[in-house]
Amino acid sequence: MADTAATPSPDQSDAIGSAAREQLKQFVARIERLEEEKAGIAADIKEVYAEAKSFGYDTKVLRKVISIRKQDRHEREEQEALLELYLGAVGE
Amino acid sequence: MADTAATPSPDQSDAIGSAAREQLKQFVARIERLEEEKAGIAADIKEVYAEAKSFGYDTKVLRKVISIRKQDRHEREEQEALLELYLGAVGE
Amino acid sequence: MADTAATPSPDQSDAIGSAAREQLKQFVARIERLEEEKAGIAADIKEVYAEAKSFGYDTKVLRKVISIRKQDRHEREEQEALLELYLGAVGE
Amino acid sequence: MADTAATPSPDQSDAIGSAAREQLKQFVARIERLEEEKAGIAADIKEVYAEAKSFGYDTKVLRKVISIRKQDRHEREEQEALLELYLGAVGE
DNA sequence: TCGTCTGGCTAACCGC
DNA sequence: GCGGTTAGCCAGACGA
Repeated sequence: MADTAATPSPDQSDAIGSAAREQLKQFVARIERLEEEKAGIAADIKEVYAEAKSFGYDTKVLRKVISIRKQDRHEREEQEALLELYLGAVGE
Repeated sequence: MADTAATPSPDQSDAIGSAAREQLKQFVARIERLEEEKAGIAADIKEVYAEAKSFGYDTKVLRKVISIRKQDRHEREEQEALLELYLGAVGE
Repeated sequence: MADTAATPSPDQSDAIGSAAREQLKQFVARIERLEEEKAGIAADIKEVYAEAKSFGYDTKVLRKVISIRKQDRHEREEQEALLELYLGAVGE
Repeated sequence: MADTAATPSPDQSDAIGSAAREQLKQFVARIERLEEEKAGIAADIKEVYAEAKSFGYDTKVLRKVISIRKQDRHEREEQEALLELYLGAVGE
């Protein structure tokens, strides 16, 4: 057992120090908080699609539109990055 | 065809009215906004993992912990749902 | 069209050799056979639910029970996996 | 074990009789057995795809082939059903 | 950097 | 016909 004499750690395997455990808990809490937010937003998105559907739009098509626009954006960014590269190459 | 005479629609197939197009654009904008937020949060999460890693934590284990805790929560919810079902089944 | 005169391949594009085609057919046959079995079992399951229903059980509840038990099993496995991870992390 | 002497329903909510509980357990067992088989076959299918892949086949295409053939079969069956219908209508 | 693999999303199935 | 559920697909993250 790693835990000797005076350590107060009352329970749990004390393979790691209590400070470390506290820190770990902090990390877990932060991540879970963010995951929760992310899930909330995902739910919002779902809602918007549902609303669009209730207005008679085909969600499948709508999703496709979003996806294509995202791809376009991505391409644009890549092209800009490429441009940067060129400019950098020339500049040096 | 809905599009008659005096409509100004300058380009694009006018299979749908301009009001509808406007509405559609609104939906697209809302969704893209939310997607952006979601992506931002995902990036934050990634950062937290990176930070934890820099403190010497094994991200694989950390991810597993998060995952199991999520499952636990989910399971709790399911059990409550089951209880509801039972009560409902008995009540009727 | 690639298929000219003297080739033995009687029809089809011969982009792939006949041996390969034979092999491919074998794979397709094996998969379809298994899919058939799977569908059969799915049908059996459906039947069991129907039978249970005819005995007055609420299939929705029954499904939930099955689902929760599955999750329990899964969770057990995950916890063991986590333990393994911990042990591995400590051992190194 | 909790089941002692004279109490007929020793534990659990006795909202339902022990005979019913026994029967319910049977249903659960049968379903779980079948689900297990199904999962086994699903695993087999996965293996076949993996094997095909190791022979250089594109699993995505292969899946598409399987899917199209299934649709064809389905259509055929529908047409036959339609034919039956016609024949029946004429016969009467 | 590439291959592997898990997690999220999409599409089909089933029951209501 | 719709909503819920489940299997399949895919992209993103980790390890070699």
